[in-house]
Amino acid sequence: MGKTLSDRCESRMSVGSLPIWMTMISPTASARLDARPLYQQVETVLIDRIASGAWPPGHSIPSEPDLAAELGVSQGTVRKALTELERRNLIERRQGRGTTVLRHTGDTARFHFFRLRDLDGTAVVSRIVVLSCTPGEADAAEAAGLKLPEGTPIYRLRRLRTVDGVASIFERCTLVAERLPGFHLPQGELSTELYVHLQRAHGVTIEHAEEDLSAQAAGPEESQVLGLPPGKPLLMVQRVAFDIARRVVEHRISLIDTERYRYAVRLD
Amino acid sequence: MGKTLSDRCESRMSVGSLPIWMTMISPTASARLDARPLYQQVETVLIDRIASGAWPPGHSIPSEPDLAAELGVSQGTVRKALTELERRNLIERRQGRGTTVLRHTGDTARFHFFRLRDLDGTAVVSRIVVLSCTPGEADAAEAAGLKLPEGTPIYRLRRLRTVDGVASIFERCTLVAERLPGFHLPQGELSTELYVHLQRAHGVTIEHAEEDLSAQAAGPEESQVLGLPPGKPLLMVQRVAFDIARRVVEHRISLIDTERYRYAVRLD
DNA sequence: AAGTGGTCTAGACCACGAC
DNA sequence: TCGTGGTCTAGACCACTTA
Repeated sequence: MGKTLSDRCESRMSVGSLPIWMTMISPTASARLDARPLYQQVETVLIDRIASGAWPPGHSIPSEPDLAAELGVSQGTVRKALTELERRNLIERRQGRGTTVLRHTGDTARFHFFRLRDLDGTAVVSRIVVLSCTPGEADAAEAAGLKLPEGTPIYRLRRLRTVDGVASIFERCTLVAERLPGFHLPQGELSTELYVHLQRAHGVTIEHAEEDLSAQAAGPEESQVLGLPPGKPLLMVQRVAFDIARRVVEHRISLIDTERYRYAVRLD
Repeated sequence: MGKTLSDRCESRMSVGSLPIWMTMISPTASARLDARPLYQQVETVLIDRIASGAWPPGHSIPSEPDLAAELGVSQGTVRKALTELERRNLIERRQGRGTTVLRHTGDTARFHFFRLRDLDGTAVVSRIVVLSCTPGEADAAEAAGLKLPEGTPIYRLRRLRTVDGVASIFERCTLVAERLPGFHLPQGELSTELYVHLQRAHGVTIEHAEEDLSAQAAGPEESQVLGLPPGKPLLMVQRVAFDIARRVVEHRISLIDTERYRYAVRLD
C-alpha cells in the first residue's frame, strides 16, 4: 500500500469538509514521507486531537464507524489505533456507551504514579501539605534532571505527604514553566493531586514517568521536615514526568521514610 | 458465539487426530463452562503447550494458518492470541521466519528483571559469585515472602554481585523446591543468570516478578560481605518471581549499594 | 518461488447501555 | 429500539526470509 492518510483524504475533499488534522500537517511534506502503517497514522491523528485540546479530557470521541468514514479507512484500522491509545491510558472504551478521553482523577493519578503500598500490599492514602511554591530558573542540578538547558524558567514546589498523620514523604518538585502558562496552586485545596490540577487548570496530561531509586541518608532539611534523626536511611525517588507529546513537564525528588511502607514495582 | 474450542474440535474429530490440548481438558467439564472469548481460549491452549514443555524454549511453533486450521478458528483469532503471548514475552514473531518460543538468554533475563542502571542510564553488567546453596525448610519469614506454608521445602542461595570489581549487591534467594526437582547449581558457571539456568535445567520460565523497595541500614552480614560501614543506607529489594503458570518460584532479598548505581522504573 | 507474519478491508453477529 | 464497542470470519495484498 504505502498510501498516506492525506492521500485518502484528498480523494474525499470534494465531498466532505476539511478534517481538523489536515490543518496540522503540511500536505506537501507528508505526501510521500509517511510510510508508516495506516493504523499508526490514525494513532498520530487521534493523539494530536487530544494533545491539542480539540478533544479535552472527558470528551466523547466519535464512534468507530464515524472515525473510519471520516479518515477514509476501515473500522478495523481505527480499532487497532484506539486499542493502542487505550493501552497508553489516553482513552476509555465501554461497550454500549462509547469512547471518552480519560480525565485524571485523584484515583487514576495515584494508581498510575503513586507506587507506595502498605506492608500487606494495600494502597496507601496520603495527605499533601504545600510548603512553598516559587518561580525561578533551573540551576545545574535541576537542568540536568529535566535534561533542559540551565536557566530554563521553572517553578519550585516543596511538599510534604502525611500518611495516617505521620510525615512520611518530602517532595521537591521542579515544573517546566513553558508547559504551564500562568501556573499557580489553588490556595484552598492543598491535598489536590498535582497531575489532576495540571490537567484541569493547564490542559497538560501526564502520560508516563521515569524514576530512579536509591537509598540516601536523611540530610538536615528532610530530617527536620520529616522529624527523623539525621542519617536515617530514606528511599530517594527521582522522577521525570512527560506529557502526551512526550515533553518533559516535571522533575521531582521524593524522600520517603519506608519504615512502614514499601515502593511496589511489577516486572514483566 | 459462546461456543467452546472443544465444540469446534468435536466437529472435526472425524477427520483429524486428537489435538494435544484435548488431553488436558475434561471435555464434559469444559463443554459449557468456558464462556470466555475464543481468542482467550486459544491463548490458554497455547500457554499450556508452552508451560507443559510440549513446545520448549526455542521451538518453532506452527504457522498461523496451520494453528487456525487445527483449532478450527480463523487466522485473525489465532493472531489476537499470539499478539497477547508476544506482549507477555512468551514468544517471538518475525516476518518471513515464523514464531518461536522465547528462550531466556542472559541478555533478555537481565533486560526484564535487572533494573540497575548507571547514573547516566546505561545498563550495568555485574559478575555473580555464589556464596552458598543449601536445601532446607521455609521459616516464618521465608514462608511469608513466598506466601506458602511454613516448612515448605526450599533451597537457600546466597550470592554476591560485583560491578566493575566492586561488591555492590548481596542477594538472599529462596527457591521453591517443588518447582525445581533435583535442583543444583553448575559448579563451573558461577556467573550464569539464575533464570537462564532455571529454564535450561528445569524447564521453568520466569514470566514476571513483583518487587517491594525500601531503604535499610546495612546490618552486620551485608556490611561484611559488601565491605561497607555498618549502618550505611542500602536499597532493599524484596522480589517474588512467578513462572508462566503464575506459580511462585522464588523469593529474593537484594541489598544494593546505590552509591554509583540506580534502580530504574518506568511508570505508565 | 514458496511460506511466513504484517496490514487492511468488509461484513456478520453479539453484549451492553441509553433512550 | 438503536447505537456503541467487542468478537469472529474470510480473504486480499504486502514485506520479509529462506531455500
